[in-house]
Amino acid sequence: MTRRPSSVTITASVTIARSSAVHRPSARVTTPVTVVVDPGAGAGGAVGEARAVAGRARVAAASSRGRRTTAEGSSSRGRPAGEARRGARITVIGGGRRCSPAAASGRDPRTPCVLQGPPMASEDRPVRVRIAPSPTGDPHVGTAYIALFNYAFARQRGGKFILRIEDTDQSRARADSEQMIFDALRWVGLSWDEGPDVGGPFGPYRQSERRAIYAEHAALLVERGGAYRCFCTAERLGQVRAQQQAEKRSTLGYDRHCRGLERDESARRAAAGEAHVIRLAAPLAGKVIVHDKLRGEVPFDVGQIDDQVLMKSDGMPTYHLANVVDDHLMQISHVIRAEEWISSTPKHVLLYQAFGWDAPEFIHMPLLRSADKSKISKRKNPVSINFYRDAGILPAALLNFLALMGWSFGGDREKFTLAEMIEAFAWDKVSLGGPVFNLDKLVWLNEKYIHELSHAELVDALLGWRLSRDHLIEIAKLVRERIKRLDEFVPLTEYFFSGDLDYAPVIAEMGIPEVEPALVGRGLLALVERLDARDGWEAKGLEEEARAWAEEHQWKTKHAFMLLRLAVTGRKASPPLFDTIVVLGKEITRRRLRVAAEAVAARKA
RNA sequence: GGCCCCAUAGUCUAGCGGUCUAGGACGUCGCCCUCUCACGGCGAAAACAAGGGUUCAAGUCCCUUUGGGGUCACCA
Repeated sequence: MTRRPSSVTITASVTIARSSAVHRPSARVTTPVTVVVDPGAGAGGAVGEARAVAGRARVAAASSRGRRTTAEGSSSRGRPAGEARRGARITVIGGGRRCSPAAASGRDPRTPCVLQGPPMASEDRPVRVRIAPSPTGDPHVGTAYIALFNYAFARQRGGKFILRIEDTDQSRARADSEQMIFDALRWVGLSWDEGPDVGGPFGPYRQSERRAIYAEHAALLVERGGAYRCFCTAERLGQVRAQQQAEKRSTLGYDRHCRGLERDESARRAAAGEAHVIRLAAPLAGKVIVHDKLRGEVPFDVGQIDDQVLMKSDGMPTYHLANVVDDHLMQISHVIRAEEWISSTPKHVLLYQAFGWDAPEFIHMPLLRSADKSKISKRKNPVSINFYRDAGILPAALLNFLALMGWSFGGDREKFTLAEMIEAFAWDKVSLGGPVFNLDKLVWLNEKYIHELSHAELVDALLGWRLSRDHLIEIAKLVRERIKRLDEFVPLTEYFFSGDLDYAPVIAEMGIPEVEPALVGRGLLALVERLDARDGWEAKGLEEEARAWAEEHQWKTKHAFMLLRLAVTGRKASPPLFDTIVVLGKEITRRRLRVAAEAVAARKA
């Protein structure tokens, strides 16, 4: 055997551990590191030992800016992952020079540079987190899901949980949505310390009420060269995009046509009232490193980032600007949001850079999925919190179930309270695979919760649900003329209290004469879409919608409405259809329509 | 398609190099309990995507491939 040298010096490309990544500190950045090893204590061959040391040296390299690192050779097992978790940080990325904000914001666009990832929120910084739902429809389970993790984290750390309404899209805003979001969140048991309805020191908490703030910040950016006015029309943008697609360009996006405009000219045109947007002047070359607490350093090539619109021509900010400005002004310490945001995070990092602000820590939770693994959507799954409420799910069970999506309590514990979750909460127990929202398991959990209720509590739960006095009165209005004795009430109104209906007894009659069942099924789905697009839920409007729908399909209302009646009540006779639908509520109705559509489509022609 | 993320049973997950002949749960199936149905109890089938490395040792680390997902708007 060859005599071992007294020491071995290897120079290797050592990959720097992603700083403070909770998961897999895998290689992202390669930096030459020289490791000097004393093989004295090593059990294996010197080279092998040196490699092991090099592995351990990753962390050291990360924390020492890639300078020469000496590591003691020893046979103890290095755990870079654990060490990385404990806070090794990257301060220099790769070999590029650091960017000045000016360079980053485009004054010096030709010089390649590497942007530093956002600094980590320091451990002792007060925790302030937020959820920022957009009031564009029904309260979404995804909102509750993300809210839960924000809430649990905030509570554990004694921090604040903030609710902010992101209503900058005037075209999609829905009048009743905001209140429904409040109600739904409170229903599951999450409450906020600051928000539009409770106030707070950093208000207003509705973005539509903060327009002046965004305008001011956008102007500041334009002044500094970090953003510019764009006068391109929608048509031109469309053409550019079409051409890029025709050319099969790998990177799509705005062609920066207006970026070269002279400042004076730009200002003059704006002053003259010409419609324009304000765009981010993204650096033209280099990398942006996003630091994600769960994933570590996520690199993005700046070439992939286009000059994102910051201010729309209607004077409203886009999400990107509003979210960065608000998070900074509201002193948000951790941005906990869904994974779908990860690819726009580099833009946000660029914005923080351009403003000269420290970025919060980013934590992207995995996306809730439908059974086919795609992002959960109302076409494939009930996504409204109201659905689960109306379907008889207890709020505690829903919350517990949501906690199971991507997080594990520890041990084999699956059933736990919010308080217990807060106590046990830790980011390293989050798993990154996208969890499928599985109704079966939710129902099983719900069963557990119901069985724990006392008899009196069960009754209270029922009375607070569809057996409430108010709801019964609504039903009484519909059936009083239709019963002769009290004992007829329950059998006659059973479908007001049921979940999914059994269509087997009536399936033969669920159809439209001379129309393929598959087409009828599709028609039912089309009605769901129409109903979704509506604002209110009152009989007159519903009837109008249904009539328009029947006409569109060229179905006689007689047939179309019987189809609906069967779908919604499972019966051929019911109180007036649209009044019934109103009382049934949107969630039960749309679910039944969907289930019926499936049943019908599966029917033999 | 470019970029990014992810990868243990049908599903949710445990697993942080040796304790894994891979643990728990939902669902499925069987048995028991039982006047029925449920609950409950017991049991069974069912997974480390593939291929290369690294290592004495890999589900666990690295790479590639494959697969899945997200994103590429004057939507959030």
